[in-house]
Amino acid sequence: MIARLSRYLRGLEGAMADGTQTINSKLLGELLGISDSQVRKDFAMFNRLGHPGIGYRCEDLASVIRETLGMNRSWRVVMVGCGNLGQALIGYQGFRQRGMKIDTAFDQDPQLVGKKLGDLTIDHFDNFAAVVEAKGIRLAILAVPASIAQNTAETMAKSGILGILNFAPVNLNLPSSVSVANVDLTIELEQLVFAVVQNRQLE
Amino acid sequence: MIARLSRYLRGLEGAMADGTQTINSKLLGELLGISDSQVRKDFAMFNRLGHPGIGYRCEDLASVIRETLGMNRSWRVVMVGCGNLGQALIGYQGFRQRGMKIDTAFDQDPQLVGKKLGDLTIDHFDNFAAVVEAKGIRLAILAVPASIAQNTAETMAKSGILGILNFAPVNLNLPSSVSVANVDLTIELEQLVFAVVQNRQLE
DNA sequence: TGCTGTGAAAGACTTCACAGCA
DNA sequence: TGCTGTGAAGTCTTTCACAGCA
Repeated sequence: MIARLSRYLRGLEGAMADGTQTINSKLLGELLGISDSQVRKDFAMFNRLGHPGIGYRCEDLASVIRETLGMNRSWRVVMVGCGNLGQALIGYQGFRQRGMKIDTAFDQDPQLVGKKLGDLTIDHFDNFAAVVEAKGIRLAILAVPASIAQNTAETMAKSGILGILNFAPVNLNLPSSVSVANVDLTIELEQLVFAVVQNRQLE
Repeated sequence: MIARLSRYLRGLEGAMADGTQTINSKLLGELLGISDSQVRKDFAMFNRLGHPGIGYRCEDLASVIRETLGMNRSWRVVMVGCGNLGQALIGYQGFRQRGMKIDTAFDQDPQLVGKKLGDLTIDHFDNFAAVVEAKGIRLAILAVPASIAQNTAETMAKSGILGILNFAPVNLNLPSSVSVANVDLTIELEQLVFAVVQNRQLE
């Protein structure tokens, strides 16, 4: 359900960019491909935000969703692992646009340490604890090989990281004080293959 | 539910690499952080694959999961959009390891067309239909800016693409014959922020 | 004995349908 | 009239608990 909040926000921002000031549950539902009653049920948590006969004021709705998600402030993030994927994510504009600033990047490969990526210079992972603690950073993106992901994540957790966006295809085992969100690209592709195969069998 | 099948496969492959030959529902559940009864219910679709008192033969289980997902053959994929993210995905080893070969890459930016990325050379998107139809390719990864994603996807659908792994932060509207799997990195990060904020409030 | 497979119970999520406000 | 907010119904998912096979 919380997963949809982000999507509403994305839809809303699109509509607002086109000059929309007010939106109703039917429209917003169509934007995300879900039912209007679902939208209204979701927004029941924001008590009585909607206006009968009119809908929701986009500004108000966006603002209350941002607050719920914790996105009403900007978050600094560190990148751990600067291979192919890590470097691309550092360059990815989407994060910056949503108030997520990649503050520092780490790797343990001496070949990479010192390399400049935009306005960032890759630091050695040995300095991780010191830097993260000094800066009070709570979020990290983990893009290291699967084989070292668990170990790396444990070190990160010990340095005060509270949230890890994990791109390594392993299930991280960490204290419950650390939240993990997994992005496994091969899983997504497999889901897609399954959907395609199913879809064709209907023909 | 199908989403878990990929994860079982990942867990199984890990266990098999360590020499495990047989596994039970409890162990497999722990590997993915779910209950044993959930595992058994999921595997009910493979009628009577398990051996009471013993568990499941890893080889058999992996093989039947692969077949269900449609991963018992290799799939060729094309990349559309070779910016930062697209280039990183082309270099990403994970796809190749799971039988997904990126066959061709397209972009419409003349600056990028002709550029070599590993053993691939970026082709102009104008050639998309011709190449894809000639090769009979069914899967594509879409990593173009949000503003042109819908249009690009429509062109792709017309050329016979049946599955799109979409990295653009928009909800694609396509004929039901085309399956779409969305990966929105900013949504994942927002979910993570929400989880972190919640988690801290419990303290 | 140690496990699977599975009905039945519980729980979570979604849709329906409509009273009521602007 | 055109919309929201929300109980009630319906559906889909997960867990429980245990019979039965190796």
